[in-house]
Amino acid sequence: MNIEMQLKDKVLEAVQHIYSQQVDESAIQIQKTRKDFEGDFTLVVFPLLRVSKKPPEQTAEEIGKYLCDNIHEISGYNVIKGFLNLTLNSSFWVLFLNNVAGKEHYGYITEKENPSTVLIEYSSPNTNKPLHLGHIRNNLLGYAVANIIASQGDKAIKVNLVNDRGIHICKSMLAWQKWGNGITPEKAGKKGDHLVGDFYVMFDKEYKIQIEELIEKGQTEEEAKKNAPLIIEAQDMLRKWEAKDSSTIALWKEMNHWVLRGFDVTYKNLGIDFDKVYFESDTYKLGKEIVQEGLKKGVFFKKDDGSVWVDLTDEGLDQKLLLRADGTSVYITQDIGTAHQRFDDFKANELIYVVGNEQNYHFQVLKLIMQKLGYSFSEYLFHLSYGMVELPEGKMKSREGTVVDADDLMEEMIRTAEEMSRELGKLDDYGENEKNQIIRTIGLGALKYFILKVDPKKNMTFDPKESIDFNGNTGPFIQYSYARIRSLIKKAQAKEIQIPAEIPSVIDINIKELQLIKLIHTYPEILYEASENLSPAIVANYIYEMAKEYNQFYHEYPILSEEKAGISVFRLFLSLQVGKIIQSGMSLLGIDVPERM
RNA sequence: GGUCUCGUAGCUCAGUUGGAUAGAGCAACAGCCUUCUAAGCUGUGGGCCGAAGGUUCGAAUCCUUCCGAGAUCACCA
Repeated sequence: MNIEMQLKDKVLEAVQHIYSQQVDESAIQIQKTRKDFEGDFTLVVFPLLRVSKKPPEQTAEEIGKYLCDNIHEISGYNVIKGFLNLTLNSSFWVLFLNNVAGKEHYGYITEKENPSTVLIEYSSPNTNKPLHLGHIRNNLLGYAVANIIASQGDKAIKVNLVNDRGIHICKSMLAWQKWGNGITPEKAGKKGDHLVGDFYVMFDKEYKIQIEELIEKGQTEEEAKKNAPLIIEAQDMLRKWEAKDSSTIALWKEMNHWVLRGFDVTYKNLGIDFDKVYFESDTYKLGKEIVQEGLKKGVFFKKDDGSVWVDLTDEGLDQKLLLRADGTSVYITQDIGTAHQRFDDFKANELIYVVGNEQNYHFQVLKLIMQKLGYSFSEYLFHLSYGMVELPEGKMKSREGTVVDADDLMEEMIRTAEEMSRELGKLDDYGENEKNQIIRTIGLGALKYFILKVDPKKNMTFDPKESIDFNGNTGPFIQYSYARIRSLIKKAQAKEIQIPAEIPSVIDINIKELQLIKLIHTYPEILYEASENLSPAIVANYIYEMAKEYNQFYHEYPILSEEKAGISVFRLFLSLQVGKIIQSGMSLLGIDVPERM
């Protein structure tokens, strides 16, 4: 039982004892004492005035005295207005710290009684162009959320659903056929996803020209968009694909293969992975049967032309098409199918979709449909809806060439890390291998942290010109703090100082040390909260606070050079724990920490 | 118009089921390296928490209205 629960219990007891009355547990609010006040935990007594029928100060005083007399961990208390601040004795904190040191994965729940299986779908790229900054946010979020969920004892399964079919894919294929002259990634010396992306852009450019021409000849824009020869050819190609025309399929396979190989490189560089990859070319027909069943049950209805719809006007939404008149499926049909399949395949308890907030409506509809169909799992579908990454001048637009490419960005970050290291003379006497390793860690750390520290649901701005900071609330700052700790530990080892598995409980803890220990104390709550809210940002901000606090401590107190051996060892011991948590938290975020930098 | 998000310092962001005097970083200015990594630390300035009401002992947080920004409402995915 943790100390907060223990305090709660005792307060209940105190109220019973002093005022001879029961109160609901929810009336007992124990929180961490704010930094500007003396104490470790604070009881807010306002909700208890109802039973005490006394002024706040007096109530706090009475309860404080009772607690102090009855809990040996409490060494003192003070009352300010309606706040009862309790101070715990140092041996409690030392004991706690020893406990942390003994655990391999402090903060994790390693054995959960009824672990859930949670499926996390993320990334979900189209195979017609390379990944960009928006995908980076998606990938980092999906990966980190999966880690965080797993840390809380549930089983997290990462899946990717690759959108490898459809008209947009045909556009790239058609352009390559027309203007590619048989070029391949090898011949072009280019990553396959970038090469295919070039053809997609090429298509769009030519298509625009054709539209302009048709408009000049007197067609409306709408007509022109439909009648441009290129789009007609692309649609024709899609029909051939669906009819399994062998040469179309062969080209499709080849170009998809190029793109997927390119994605693999990007994923690897980003440091993310999947347990299972689905392809839409395999799944796009799923869901039709379910829709038919729904039609029989009267959940959906058929229009005169034979198309199937769901009416969501009672829910404040519109009608939504589920099957075309020709019986082919649309996007949502497929999602109905895959959701069902996944709950089946994996015996999943929850399904989380990491998808941008532009698709909020889609997922709202999906969930409602599943509900209407009577699937009990409908309430376990979650849309982790993340905000757009915007540039200072607004949204990224491929037409205007303002898309920030994922590969370019990573490369750029690493290069910046390299420049800064050189300017600071940090890595001058490092070997080439280690140096490259470190600048990679730092560059990617800066990028990942920059994105993950922001609350997922919020839109965020990314300014490529200002680039990403390496000072302040950043990945490198945290990595640096970690490297400092590691450096201390290594120096201690060199001096043959043993850091024990436990430290004696009689020790004076100074204010900074206590601050750090208290932060360590909250780590499990932080992970729980991050998991509940599907928010890596909570972990990121916590780790930052920890690093900041540690740097202050480091600056203010000698550690290795502390004369009293006992204190020196204690500080090393504390540093070691802080380092472990930084490492642990960062790894949940998918960010590496260097041994030195 | 319907539905849904968001609005906190010049900029980028924290602020956990409502709690004490709203916090960081960047940018600006002023300090700190003969001592464990200065990618660090300390200090200064900077706020009608979009606005107004309401609920409450107590509101950046909850409710209502309004203002502002964005997304979405496709036989695209």
